[in-house]
Amino acid sequence: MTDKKENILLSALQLFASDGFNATSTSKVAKQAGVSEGLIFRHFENKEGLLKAILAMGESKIKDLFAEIVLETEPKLVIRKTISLPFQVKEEDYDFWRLQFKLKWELKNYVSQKMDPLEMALSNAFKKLQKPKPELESKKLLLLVDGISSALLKGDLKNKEELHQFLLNKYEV
Amino acid sequence: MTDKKENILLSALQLFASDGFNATSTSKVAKQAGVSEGLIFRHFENKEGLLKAILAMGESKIKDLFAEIVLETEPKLVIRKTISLPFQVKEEDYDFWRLQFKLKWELKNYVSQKMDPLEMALSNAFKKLQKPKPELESKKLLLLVDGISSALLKGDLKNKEELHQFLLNKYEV
Amino acid sequence: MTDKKENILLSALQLFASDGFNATSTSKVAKQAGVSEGLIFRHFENKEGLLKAILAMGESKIKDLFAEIVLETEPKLVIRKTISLPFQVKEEDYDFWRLQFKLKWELKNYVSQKMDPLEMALSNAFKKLQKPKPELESKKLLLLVDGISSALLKGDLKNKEELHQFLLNKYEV
Amino acid sequence: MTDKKENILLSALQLFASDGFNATSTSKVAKQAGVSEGLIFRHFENKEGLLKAILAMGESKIKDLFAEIVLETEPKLVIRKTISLPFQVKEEDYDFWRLQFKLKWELKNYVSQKMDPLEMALSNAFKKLQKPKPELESKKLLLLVDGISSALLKGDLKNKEELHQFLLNKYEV
DNA sequence: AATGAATGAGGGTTCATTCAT
DNA sequence: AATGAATGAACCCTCATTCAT
Repeated sequence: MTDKKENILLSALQLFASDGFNATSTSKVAKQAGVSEGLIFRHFENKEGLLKAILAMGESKIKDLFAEIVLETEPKLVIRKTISLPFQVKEEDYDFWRLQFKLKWELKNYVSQKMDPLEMALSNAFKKLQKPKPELESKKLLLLVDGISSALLKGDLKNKEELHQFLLNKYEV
Repeated sequence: MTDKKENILLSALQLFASDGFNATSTSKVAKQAGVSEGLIFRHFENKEGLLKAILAMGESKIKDLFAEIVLETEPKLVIRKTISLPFQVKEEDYDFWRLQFKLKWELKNYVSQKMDPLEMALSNAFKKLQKPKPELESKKLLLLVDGISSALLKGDLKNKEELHQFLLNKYEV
Repeated sequence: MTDKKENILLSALQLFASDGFNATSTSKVAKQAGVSEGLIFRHFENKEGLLKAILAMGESKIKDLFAEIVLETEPKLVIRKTISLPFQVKEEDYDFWRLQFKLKWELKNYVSQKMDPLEMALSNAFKKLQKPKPELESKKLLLLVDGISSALLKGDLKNKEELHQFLLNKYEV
Repeated sequence: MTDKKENILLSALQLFASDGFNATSTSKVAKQAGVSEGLIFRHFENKEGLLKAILAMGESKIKDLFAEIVLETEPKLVIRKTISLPFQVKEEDYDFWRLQFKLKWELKNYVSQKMDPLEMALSNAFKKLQKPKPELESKKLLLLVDGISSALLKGDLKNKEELHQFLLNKYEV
């Protein structure tokens, strides 16, 4: 991958994440990447191709993150890791995650089944811990984590760490 | 308010809610409303004015909904009503709420402090019920409700009613 | 003539004179006149009709001014009055005259033969005073007067009165 | 400079000069230049940028013309050259000059101090020739030249050459 | 691999004008 | 006489994309 191609990807990620996919023009991306507009199309065919490339770039990041949880056998740890998920996102990864959440609202046909394995793992963990209605318990936690992530990425969440501890205590994990 | 003006408002609400504000052209709105494009600008000055008119239209809806909770004195009822919030949204109001959530991600400077009074009321309720850390408890519930609302509006939530009951039981309200 | 009709005429005169005919929209005129846009068309049929009405309104002003010179028999007085022409325009008439000059540049088919009788009168005056080439002398003076008028109306002319006296002396009138 | 870019400039000059800046649409310019409308904006950013490019193109023309006079040391020649100024404009430059004069009336904030050095040079020349009130004499000549130029560019001036000679004789230059 | 010129479709907005009331 | 709703064409400008070099 050439330098210029990477520049395009990084600039696009940042702009898509902050302004949204539709509101970001290819010319803006080219300008910020210090590259001719045509080059974007040579490398990625079209604007959507650029988006897909960005998402693909992060796929592994997501997979690693989820694998870490799904492959965990100790049920308490599964829950603890799920809760900690949004609180451990690194600053440098914010753009990527903000883009993910933005896209869920922006693109009509953006369906994400990425969470499914996580839901099953969680469900299983709650079952092992003898919790009644483990599926609903799992669903509930994931919805909470989603709410937290959203707030975090939008910058709406103060006293982040306090909340993190509070939740770990609540779930006794 | 003339018929055509109302047509514009309704069409715009629907399109903004389904495609997003930026991705919806005024010409699309006009076409769906069966109206000349210019009329939009006669009535609402510009595209943003149209958006504001839509939001204003729903302001009262939001206020009523929140007042119902904030003015409640029985703490258990405060919590119960908060939980029930997303589950009671009527089908016909989905567009409006989907738009609200979309805008939080789409518009850079869309800040909503509408939830603040709700957070205080909830916090108070938990305090009255002797819950430790009532502020965090309140925050947590609101984040969960936000996660639920998002999923609901995006059509990602099956077994809606089951979850509703589960939560009411959990919180013993 | 109703008040509203007159309001339209005066507002249009002012706006056409300051911004130009093309750059002044009928909506701007209506707004400044405190009148509905439709009324303009009821009274003047179309935008050009409005312009013509304004010009007609001033026709008499022009005729009076020129008659004063053309009917003068004393040659020296003819010249003196011609020279004084631009210097005697009243502040309140500036808009009207500015409009006249603007239109000469703005409208393709604005031909004004209004000056012809003046040119003949001047020519005659110079002839009576035994000036060689009275037609050219007349032409020259009119071109000078035109240059002065332009500068005056554009606000480009300082020491107006000094120049006025200087010219009267020059021509010994 | 590509052919198309030059086409745009030339077409715009011609249209602006004949119809005025406001009355000339970018689509008209594009059509006449045989070019897509978007190209105008790629090359000149916006309509005003196009105008500025045209004016810049002629700046040197103006500077050369004025330098020729201002740098002249022989007073009689300064006057002669000033008088000849409008009479020597080449047919091919008419559009450019017509545009200059049009803009003085069309644009609100078009201030031109280009004439200032010329006024000083002329003033000096008249002083050297012992004329009384050289500043006013200079002012007068420039106003006359302006009147002549206007008439010439509007096509209002017959017997051009006769007038030219007449003036040179008058001023004995 | 990379540029920059070029395009056609569509963006939001303003315009002069019409018409029912 | 007067309004205000309504329109269709045109406005300037931006967009994603193509192509010769």
